[in-house]
Amino acid sequence: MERDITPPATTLPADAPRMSRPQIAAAAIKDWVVERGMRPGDRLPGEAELMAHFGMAKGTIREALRVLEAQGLIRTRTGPGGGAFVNEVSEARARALLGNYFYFQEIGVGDIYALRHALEPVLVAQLAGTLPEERIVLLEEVMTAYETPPETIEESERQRMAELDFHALLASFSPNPLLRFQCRFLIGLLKDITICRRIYRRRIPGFRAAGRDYQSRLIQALRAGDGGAARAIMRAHMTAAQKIMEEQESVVLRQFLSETDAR
Amino acid sequence: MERDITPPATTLPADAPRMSRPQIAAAAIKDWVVERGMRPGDRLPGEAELMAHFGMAKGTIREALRVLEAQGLIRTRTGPGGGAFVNEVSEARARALLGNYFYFQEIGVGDIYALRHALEPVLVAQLAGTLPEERIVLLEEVMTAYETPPETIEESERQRMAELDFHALLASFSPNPLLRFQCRFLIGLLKDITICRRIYRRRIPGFRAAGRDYQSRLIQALRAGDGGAARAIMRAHMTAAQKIMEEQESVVLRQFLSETDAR
DNA sequence: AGATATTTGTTCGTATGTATT
DNA sequence: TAATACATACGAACAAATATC
Repeated sequence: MERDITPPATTLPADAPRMSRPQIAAAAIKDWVVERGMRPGDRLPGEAELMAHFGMAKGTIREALRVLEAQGLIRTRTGPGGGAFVNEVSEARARALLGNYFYFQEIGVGDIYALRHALEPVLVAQLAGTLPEERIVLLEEVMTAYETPPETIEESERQRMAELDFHALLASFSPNPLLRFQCRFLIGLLKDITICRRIYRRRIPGFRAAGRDYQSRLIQALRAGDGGAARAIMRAHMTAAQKIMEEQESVVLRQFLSETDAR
Repeated sequence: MERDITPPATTLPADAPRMSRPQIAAAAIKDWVVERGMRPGDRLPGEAELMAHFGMAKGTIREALRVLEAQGLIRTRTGPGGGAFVNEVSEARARALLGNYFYFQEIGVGDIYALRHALEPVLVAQLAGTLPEERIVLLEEVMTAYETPPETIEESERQRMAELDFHALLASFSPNPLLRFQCRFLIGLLKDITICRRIYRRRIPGFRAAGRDYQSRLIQALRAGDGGAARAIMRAHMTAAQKIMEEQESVVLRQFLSETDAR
């Protein structure tokens, strides 16, 4: 079967009215690779060949290769048999690249939870009854990280991170690459956002116990293959979590503002 | 208020065990920018200064700048007062970069619609009653593109693209950056995927009329501020569209396979 | 309009590092 | 160990773009 997606343009439409030579070279090399239907691991021509083929100097070609490398599309190795190789973009790199975009956007906790609330119930509904036992065991192992109440603030933060890991692991089991990536990206965002970090350091009575309770019931539903129940459990959990996070967001925000005002 | 998100790491964890000098420089420059809280439009030191600061040759520094440029984080201009400037990553670039990741994933029409089905009803529910009249008019203008039945296959394809534009425009009105981006990304994917292109060339009786009908009712609900109705309408439409697309996918796929078998 | 200064863009030649054989 | 093949890095020179006077 041929490729699913048409060559994703390196050349951005209105973004780049006049491209520099390295950009032209990067686009040309990319097209060249796509045309040939090259797959991850395949070797590109060496620098010398590329120089000859495109009529550009070494420096220009090297800059072009760096562009492709930054996008995660190739990797390079030195030495004999070395060179540039087609590379499958890793999930981690895709997350980092997309994170750069949202770095400049104003996103609140509510924005993230709006998507989690819409997506994660669908995720677990699809997953119910399809997970092999060893994967469910993996989930249960993550849960042991917050079996007992946290002693310190650091412990509390660690437990909250582990709770996010539970959801990330769950998402990684989805056969839908889009759903998988999107859920994991949102969770990654929660881990990175400073205001969430502050929230995770706060003590919220009953939160941990409630979290464990719903996760146990979720796993039970997943084992039983009851998609409807799994969806309902996740939906309820997301509603509750969203409410708490938004409350805490305003508390922390007020706290933060009064701190800075005092200064 | 300080930045929302912690410095997105250029340095990828396990991805890059030994970094090259340009990568080191790129990461250092990025950190330098983040530390200073520089905003889009701010100017970075010139190549000469960077060379001196990092003790690297011009070519190396330039490769580092290309890396940042490829990620959409800076843009450069020549001439006096020129140089590298912090750049807000554009939505188009973010879409292209993320598209590279999914280029290597096996995604089907069903995967995309699973997410659209989960997200777009939420989108319109949030939008209901908040859209100024001029934006609703914009939506209606897009709808004129498929007022009349298509005469040719090209016309049919154009109309289907316009119908996707309707949804993309709708999504662009969301105040939630994540929801906005995600919906628009999914729609962009539908436009790019070859199998969808094939489907869009096919004649599906009643599809256009049904689409227009639901869109009219949707706009009515949006004007009335009836979020529940808007959500229900969108949900029904997504269910129907998903069903049709998946049916057509299997038809087109069979067709394609028999064609290639014959060869 | 044109000259000039500033800054990035591109090239070439050479030397070094690194992994394979 | 040595030879080889490749990327990596440096430095100097020149070209092109663009703002300012």
